[in-house]
Amino acid sequence: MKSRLQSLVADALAKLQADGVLPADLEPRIQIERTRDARHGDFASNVALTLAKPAGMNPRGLAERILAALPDAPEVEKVEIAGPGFINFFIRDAALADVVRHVLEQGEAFGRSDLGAGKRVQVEFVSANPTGPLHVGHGRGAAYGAAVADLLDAVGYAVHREYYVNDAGRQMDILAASVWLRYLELCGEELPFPANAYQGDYVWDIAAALHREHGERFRKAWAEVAEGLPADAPEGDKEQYIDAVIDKARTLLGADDYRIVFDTALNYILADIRDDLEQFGVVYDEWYSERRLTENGLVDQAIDRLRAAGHTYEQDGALWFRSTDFGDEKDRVLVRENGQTTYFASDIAYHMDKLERGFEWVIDIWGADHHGYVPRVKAALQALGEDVNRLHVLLVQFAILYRGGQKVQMSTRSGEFVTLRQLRKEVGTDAARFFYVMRKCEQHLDFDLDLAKSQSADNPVYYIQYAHARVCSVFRQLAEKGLGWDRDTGLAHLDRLTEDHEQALITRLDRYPELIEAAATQHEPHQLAHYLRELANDFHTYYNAHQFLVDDPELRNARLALIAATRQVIANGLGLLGVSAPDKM
RNA sequence: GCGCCCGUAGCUCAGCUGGAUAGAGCGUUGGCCUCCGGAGCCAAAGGUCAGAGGUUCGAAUCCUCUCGGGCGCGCCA
Repeated sequence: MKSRLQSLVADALAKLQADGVLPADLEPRIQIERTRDARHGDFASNVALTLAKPAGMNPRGLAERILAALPDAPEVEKVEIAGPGFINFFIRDAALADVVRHVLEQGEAFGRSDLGAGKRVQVEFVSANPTGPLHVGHGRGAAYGAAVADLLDAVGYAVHREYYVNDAGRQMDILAASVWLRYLELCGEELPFPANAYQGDYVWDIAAALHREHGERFRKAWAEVAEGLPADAPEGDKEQYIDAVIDKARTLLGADDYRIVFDTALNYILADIRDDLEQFGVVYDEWYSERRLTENGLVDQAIDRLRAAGHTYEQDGALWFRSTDFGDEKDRVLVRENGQTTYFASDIAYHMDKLERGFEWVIDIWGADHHGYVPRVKAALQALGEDVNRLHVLLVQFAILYRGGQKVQMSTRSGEFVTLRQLRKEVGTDAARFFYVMRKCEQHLDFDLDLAKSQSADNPVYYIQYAHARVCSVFRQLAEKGLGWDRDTGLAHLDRLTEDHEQALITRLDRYPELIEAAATQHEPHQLAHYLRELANDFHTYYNAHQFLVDDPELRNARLALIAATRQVIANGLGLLGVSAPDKM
């Protein structure tokens, strides 16, 4: 309806241009908005206000000329000029009610569009280091990323969901060393567990798996391992200590056996993460390995390209990228003094590869604590001659959990953090998925665990799901009365839906496609979450005000068509957020 | 110190990218089934849109400054 009105106004403006009322070179942007107040009609346009100046006319006068030039349209009941020069459109009820037919005909496809025209878009999200289970902080990135990806998919983009696996680097070595030491303990060695090693119980689990599969193959006497190690914290430096332990593991085990320990840990945790996310309704098209990036030579290639373009220099034995030339606040190291490439170098190579894989654009979803990282990545891409505007970085702020009105403390150090798995178990996937996307991503999220668990109207998830279940219940009731729903009769008499509550619900349904488009292109799933609450509210209000199962078959079937359409839209919307739409609760 | 994000009702947040009288939920107060699920509905009270300037027909929204809160500023990943 919106685009229909847009073209009507465009016709009118073209006519005025032809008549010389408006300058011919004007290219107006026609805004049609939904009105907030029913007295202003259904839609309003401010073109007369925005064009008044270039046209050299007063806004109301111009509005009258536009009105006169407006072509006739059957769905428009009347058009009015109001206030300073708004043009208000009143749409015929019957024309609005047509949305019910569209919803029922299109079913699950209602709200989907081909706006994206099949353009390829990549969404990379979560990408947590595989050094332990996902925690609740990752959960928000997972829920948000999945919703953004699903929304883009819904409006016609070919979405590629990707998880970047940091399977190289020091943190992974620390994990491998942690697992190996726990394994030695299982073999019967007594040893002090390093302060900087991973303390979580899952490390024991991996060590046990290693022991089951390989027996005592990797066992070394602790005395042998401990020989020549520096002091651990608190007397010594815990970083130096853990690095020394890693070196010991490498030399004592040899490269091949060390790799087995390392890969056992990596694969165990990756499998856990993958399973966790799948149960959270989040699935990926690709798990992209950082190690593979290095092995394929892409990191060296990226560095070479930067060097060849003259954007690097050597200092203090390291190779630096002059990122300050591209707006970064300081230059960054690519190759360390010890010859190892930095994480940043991998990331440049990764992003270069992303862009060169031919995506129309690439979306990174990062925790807000990484925001300082954005300028340097963009600097590198710019230096490589890539189009930086194809990279969109969305920063997700922290989620803070509350239980009983108190902040839930989390400390990764002790291994006593709240995992995503624990959260799912406590509040359920539906509530977790919904709560995570209720706020826009740059807003801090207060996650109220008690509220998420409560089965009451306070809880928006239940409120929305209840509306869906209630419609189902009405249809069950209908069957119990020995009646059926005659859809065609209903659709033929949509003009019987004249109550205010019905018109409100119809208008809400009509908004859904625009809303999906906005939520998708602006990467704001919270818009959908809010919409669904409002839709459920419209339905519950209608339910309380009117009886659906009335004697008059025309009215009854029309009302059933309306609530069936409502049920469909709720199901479609919840589906995009990864929330189920139950028939009963 | 520099950079990014945030500041709207007692609390948690929307506000359709500059539009008409700033809206929801919770909480508070008062109401509503002889009826399709009361896991629901209706009503009332509640505002210096952090503050000050500016841009214009028009600002919660855009620009500048100030104040308050969060996060980040490694040859870690």
